[in-house]
Amino acid sequence: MKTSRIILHIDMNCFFASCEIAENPELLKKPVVIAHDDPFQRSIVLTASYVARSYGIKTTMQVREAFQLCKDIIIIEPDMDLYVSYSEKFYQYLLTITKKVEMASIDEAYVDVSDYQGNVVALADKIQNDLLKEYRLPCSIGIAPNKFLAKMASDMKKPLGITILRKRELNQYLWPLSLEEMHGVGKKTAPKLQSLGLKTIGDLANPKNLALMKQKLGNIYATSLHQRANGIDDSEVDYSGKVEVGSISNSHTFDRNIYEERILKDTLKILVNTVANRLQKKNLKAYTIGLQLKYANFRQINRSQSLETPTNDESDIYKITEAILDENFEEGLYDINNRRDSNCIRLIGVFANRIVESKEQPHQQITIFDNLTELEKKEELKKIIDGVKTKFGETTINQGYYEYQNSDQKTE
DNA sequence: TCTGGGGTCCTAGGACCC
DNA sequence: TCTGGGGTCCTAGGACCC
Repeated sequence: MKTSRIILHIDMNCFFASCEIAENPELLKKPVVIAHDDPFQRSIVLTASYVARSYGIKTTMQVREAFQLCKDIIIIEPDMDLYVSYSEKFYQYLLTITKKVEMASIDEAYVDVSDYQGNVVALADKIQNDLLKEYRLPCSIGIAPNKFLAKMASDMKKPLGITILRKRELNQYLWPLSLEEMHGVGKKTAPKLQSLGLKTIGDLANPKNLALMKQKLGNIYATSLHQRANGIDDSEVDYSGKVEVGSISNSHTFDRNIYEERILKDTLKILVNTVANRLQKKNLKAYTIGLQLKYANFRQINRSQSLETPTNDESDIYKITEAILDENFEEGLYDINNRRDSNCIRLIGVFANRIVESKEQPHQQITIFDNLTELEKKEELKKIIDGVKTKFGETTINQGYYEYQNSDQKTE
């Protein structure tokens, strides 16, 4: 016996920008862009406010490009602590409505209101108004019989929309949409499906296409897309409240490609410091520690090591990741005439996987360095790349760099 | 216009064991 | 002597999401 459910998906509109505007209401009418400050202009738009969007500015667009669309944009450095605190307020508010709340990410939640006695649309309206009045946070809400449809519905009207998606209306509202708009179809899968002549979500729902889809995507993935396109999704709203962390990582993309080992190691120390900090603060330890490298040619590798006993110790993590770096990077192996250098590093990252709660009581950890705040971390990273003495080492930039840069420019 | 940072989940292959 | 097959752990990588 299956009773039908009613699920809300609540999606904060341009959340990072909305938090900044909530803190600073005079930004309301201004084109706000959240992005990292980066003198070499590799940075991209993380979130744009609706005013900024009216100029055509979009998430993942380069900041440089955003400037061309609107020279008055206000760039704000992301403040994750602030966004986490607003996310927590959002969650606490929803708990006053019902306990059946699942935070799906920092800025979206699923709420199971199947048991609600009353008008669900009026409830959604109240939630939307309360969040706007109490916290100045705009949101869009989707109402549907399952999580997938609720998610698709909340996407249909932004900002401040409330959309009901009923199963019998799929042909009208869901199926005409381009398959690229389907949650779960990304920029790799979309072209594959299109190469089969499929264009819309309706095409994915059509049983005639399922065999083809299976050939292209594999049985499991194809079936799940087909089912959801038909409005079938039995996954439950997980309101256990457990936030089990699976992994913690920290990475840095350099503002130029790096072939100097010293710079890589100094940066590595800062990243390790951050990861160890985050683990210790949450009283967690990891069984797997790894290093991520992205070379100048965009080849990416992840190498990791599993431990018999989990750790959150800074010097342990450094030793492991340093060894991996040594195996996968050799200083001096760069070709001055080749921009697509396979031994120049664009990004370096540290990750901790298979995380468990630490059995020990939190205590003062022995750290190689003092724990850095986010701001200090940024400053240290800047110094490293500038070849200035830092807490983490003394970086020297040798002549080769300038030769490399010069040849770099000539290639264009 | 050369493409961030933090996550999740899934898969495939090799090692190892029985 | 001519070599099966299942289960599980580990590692690496791909795809997706916000």
